[in-house]
Amino acid sequence: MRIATWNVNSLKARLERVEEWLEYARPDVLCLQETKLADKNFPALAFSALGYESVHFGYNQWNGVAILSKVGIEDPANGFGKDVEDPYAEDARMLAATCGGIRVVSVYVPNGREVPSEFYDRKLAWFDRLAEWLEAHHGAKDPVVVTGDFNVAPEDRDVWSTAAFVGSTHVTEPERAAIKRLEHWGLVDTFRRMYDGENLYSYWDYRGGDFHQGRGMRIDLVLATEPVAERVTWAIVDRNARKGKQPSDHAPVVVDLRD
DNA sequence: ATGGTAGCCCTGCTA
Repeated sequence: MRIATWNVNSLKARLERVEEWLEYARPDVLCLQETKLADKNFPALAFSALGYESVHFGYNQWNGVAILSKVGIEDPANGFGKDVEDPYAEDARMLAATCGGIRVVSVYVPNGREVPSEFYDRKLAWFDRLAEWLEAHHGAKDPVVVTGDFNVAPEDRDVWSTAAFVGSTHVTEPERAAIKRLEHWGLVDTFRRMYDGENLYSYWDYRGGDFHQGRGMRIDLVLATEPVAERVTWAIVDRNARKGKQPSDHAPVVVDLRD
């Protein structure tokens, strides 16, 4: 089973490339972030034509998350639950569904903008709600994958230059502690377990030729509970998808599981 | 030079 995640930075602008990539990479499950669509505009038919069922959660032209699957999509659910105050309640940033026996969660963690700021505080609060939601609804022995754009580089080796990010979001101790909390609960950074090196980035700013200069960050993660993580046989960032005409600023991250 | 680009969809906001 092949699971992938991709922040597409507008599905409207990127549909052709996503279709091409699906035919090329043939994931069983693809989690999308930043579709920038309302549900009524989600191109479910285009994915259906390629053999994918899909669910989407989006209010408007900002954020928005989706899950595509060739192995079934059961019990779709979005958000943290009706009794939980979402610090980004106006946004669509979390969608779960059961695909091929795995509870798959597509997340688009708030960016945080600046440190300090109200947005940064709400990013950290959003992480707390995510951890509480996991703790309340799942156990570490359940097959769960939480994947998407976390907008955090978990370690220094996950950024091209630590000096360039002093005082910025994505690398602060509280943000990294939020990832650690998820790991402490039982999620494994599957990609990092496979590969130890640097330069394993999944995101490069559009500006300044950052991609071609190698100035990236690893912020798109595939976190999995041990029953899933132990099945991982292979993982890759498909950097070719960051090249060519009208690329997203993120590349897809792909993880293969043995049956 | 407090920069740069891309996508939202109209002009400034978000990333």
